[in-house]
Amino acid sequence: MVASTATSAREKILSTAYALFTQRGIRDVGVDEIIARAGIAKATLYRHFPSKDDLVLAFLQQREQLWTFATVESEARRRGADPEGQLLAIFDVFDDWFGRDDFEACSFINVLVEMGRTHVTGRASIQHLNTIRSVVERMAEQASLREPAEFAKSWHILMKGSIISATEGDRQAALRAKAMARQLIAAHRS
Amino acid sequence: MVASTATSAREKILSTAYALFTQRGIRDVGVDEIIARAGIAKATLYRHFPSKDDLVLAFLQQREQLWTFATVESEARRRGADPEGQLLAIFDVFDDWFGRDDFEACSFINVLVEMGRTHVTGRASIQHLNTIRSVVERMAEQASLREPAEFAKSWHILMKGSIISATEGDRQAALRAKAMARQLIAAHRS
DNA sequence: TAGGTTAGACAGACAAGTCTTACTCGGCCT
DNA sequence: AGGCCGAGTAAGACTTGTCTGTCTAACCTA
Repeated sequence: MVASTATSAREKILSTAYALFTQRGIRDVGVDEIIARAGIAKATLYRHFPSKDDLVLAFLQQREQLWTFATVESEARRRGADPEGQLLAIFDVFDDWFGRDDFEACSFINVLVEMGRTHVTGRASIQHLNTIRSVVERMAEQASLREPAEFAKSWHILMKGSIISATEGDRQAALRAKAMARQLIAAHRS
Repeated sequence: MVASTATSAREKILSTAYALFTQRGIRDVGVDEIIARAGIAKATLYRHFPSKDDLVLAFLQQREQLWTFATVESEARRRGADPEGQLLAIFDVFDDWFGRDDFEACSFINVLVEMGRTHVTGRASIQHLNTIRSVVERMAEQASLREPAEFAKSWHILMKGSIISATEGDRQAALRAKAMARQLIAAHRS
């Protein structure tokens, strides 16, 4: 079947790019390495993704699905007993994540910093970071916190700051952020 | 005089590299662009800096002098009335900084993310970030706060998180971080 | 048969770093 | 005092390697 072959080629490319881009960034990974690892031809890659930028944009969307939604949000909601506990559980998820030896930091921050905020992929990264913030905002609403939008912006500062600290090597960054997060929740209770 | 000519050539290279690297990052700026803007010959650059990496390392040290020490620390100490006020004034300095239209974010974070934590320049960036943390730690000691080392690590999370938020476009990130910083100080008072 | 696929050559741009040639100029020697 | 030497410099060609993206030609397979 044509459709399934095409789909599986596209998925091979995307999953290979996902692994390489998350670990080593965008500029350090060339399309030649992607096609070699994916076992596909260069023409096939350029058939599915007209340019490397398009592949990066698809990668960022994949990252949003697998990381933002399927990992951070889902896991935090599962682990927390109540809405406030679900918010705090974000940093428990982070704590596990920071402890992994293949910890690769936040691809959205990475791409934003690497490509710049005016580049098409940098702008997309800002949108995906906004998605994370809006996930937090929704959880804050469910916890009946005051000013959920402002709360989410402050909360997001803790998330991003702890990720950078973890990249530097601070294995306890998530717990530190969680302690500050507790105070932030207290300050936003009705 | 030979020495002064050499010094001025080195300074021309470094100040040009400083302007370009802070604004556009490392990988996006080639040595050809640096020599063109500095008005010096390629051989002169490679006489003073054996490789581009060496130039980047010198740039990071320059950044530490001009930004970490001469801007953030000095300004915060000048603006704050007492040690606690000096700590909080860091975020006032950040607030001014985030408002500048040539805001270029933290070069140490940028280089760390761009080059990776195992690269020689990435490792140097981690050291320079540690310097910032130790500046905060010293100020926390002067403010007689409990556990100044732990305090500084948490404080640094707020600094780095607010910088990323400012990069995304949140102009009030510094004030948001300052509010959380106030709570952190309160939690660390004796 | 037609459309997707593979393998790989190729173009064009750009990177870091080396090297050659000519120039400038302070300090030293005769 | 005048001429020369050597170090630093300018300008830019050049090497080597990388990158993205295009293109050709043969090859499945529905």
